[in-house]
Amino acid sequence: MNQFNPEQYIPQLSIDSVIFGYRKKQLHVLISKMNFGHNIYTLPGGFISQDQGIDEAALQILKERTGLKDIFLEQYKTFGPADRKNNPILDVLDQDKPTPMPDEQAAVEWFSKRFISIGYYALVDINKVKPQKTDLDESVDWLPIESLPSLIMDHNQMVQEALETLRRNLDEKLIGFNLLPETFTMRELQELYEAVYDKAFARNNFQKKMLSLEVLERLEKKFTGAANKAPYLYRFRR
Amino acid sequence: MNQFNPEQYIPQLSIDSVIFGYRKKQLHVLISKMNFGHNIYTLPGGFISQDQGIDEAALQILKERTGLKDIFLEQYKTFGPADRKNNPILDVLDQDKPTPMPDEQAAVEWFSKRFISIGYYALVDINKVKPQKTDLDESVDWLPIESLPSLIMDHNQMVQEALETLRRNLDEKLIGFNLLPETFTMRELQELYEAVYDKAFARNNFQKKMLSLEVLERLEKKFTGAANKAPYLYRFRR
DNA sequence: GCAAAAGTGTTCTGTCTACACCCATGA
DNA sequence: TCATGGGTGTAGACAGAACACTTTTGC
Repeated sequence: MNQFNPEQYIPQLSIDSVIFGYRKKQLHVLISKMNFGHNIYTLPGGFISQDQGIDEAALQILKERTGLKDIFLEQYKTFGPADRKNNPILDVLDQDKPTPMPDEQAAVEWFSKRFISIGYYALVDINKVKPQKTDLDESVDWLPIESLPSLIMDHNQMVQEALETLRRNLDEKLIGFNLLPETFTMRELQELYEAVYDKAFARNNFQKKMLSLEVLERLEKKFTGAANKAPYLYRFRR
Repeated sequence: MNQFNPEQYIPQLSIDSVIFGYRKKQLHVLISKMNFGHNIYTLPGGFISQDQGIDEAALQILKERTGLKDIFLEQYKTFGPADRKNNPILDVLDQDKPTPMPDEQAAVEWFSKRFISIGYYALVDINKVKPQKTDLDESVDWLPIESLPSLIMDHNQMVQEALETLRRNLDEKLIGFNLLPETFTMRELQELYEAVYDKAFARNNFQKKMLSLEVLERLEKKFTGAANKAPYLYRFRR
């Protein structure tokens, strides 16, 4: 990891990403537990190199934690109240215990400032992601959005607003497919929609609506071994 | 104006506002011509005090230029490609001519950095605004959005994306009334919509749709002196 | 009375919803 | 043959578009 200084990174500005995955009929969010021996949970985030565009920086942060390169990623809002500070991290740095920071003095100076954060959200196929740690992470895990722990600063609010943005855009921009594997059944697609909107849809009408969009390609049937009609598999038509 | 330094303001971060007004059936945008003797046009912008939230800072910038306090103001996107620099301003500063900058050296250092800008857009009743200059403005004027000059950096693109956001939100959030005076006729409201979307609407259907929203209060008739039926005046029901 | 603009009503159409029915599958 | 879940059809409700008609105003 590079040093925290204004030659390397833009000061007082960070990027935090709400990375959505979908598993077991539940939306999940990738959460980092920080490597400080205290229960500090944060969104995957990072800083912006002086020679990087913000989209580029967000993409790099994502790649560091997920290993993925081609993913849906979109800026949704910038957060910057006057008192937005990293107090929990500062508290830890103040305690003179060893931390994973290479230059403690520079780190204290860096994190003692008030920060503005550009919020991004990403949609990934959870099966393709092996969460990867950086130097500052104790662990990085998928947690169900319904039962997130208390996150640092305003990160819980950032998740909430990212979810609202996702709901607004899921239909409009047909981005839901980014959360599913390559092929899926109509039921799986519907369950994803129900997880995002947290409400049920009528099965027959949902099917009609999805098919009328003409973005799905119907593949062969999927024989599950269950005692019922085998559903078709579908693929998103690029 | 305060000095340009990181104690006072957050470095490398600015706010630029697309302030929409409506006049003569055309959308207008408030544009500043900078006080440098060169034709440098910009959006009204400014920096973020260390002790100000970003919404607060945007509101203050708006108040400086328009004199208004209670206005519709919303963040819409943050712009930050790697090469986003204030080259035209730097060129002027390089020429050793007198400029309105209090501390030329500090200004050069400040503006030579790459900047990230948080974009806000605002809707105001154009009749209530007396555009006000700051130290750096030669003039501040309402220009029709259809015929803007070439603006500094990516400000033309910022206007375009603000307009797209306005179009998405005009109906959804019923914010159009912020562009009109207290009372207005149905025709005036329709002409506003037509200016924003740059397309015509059917008169009768438009009326029905607006009335069905149940946000308009019908007042007395407005006798214009013209040889036709007098239209009703309406007011937005808060 | 006439032209111009405002206000309202009617029909048609496409979309969304609710209900109903049939089909394939494995036990 | 039966239960289970998948796929499709149809009728009613509703909103938007297109067309037509009436009313008000000043000349």
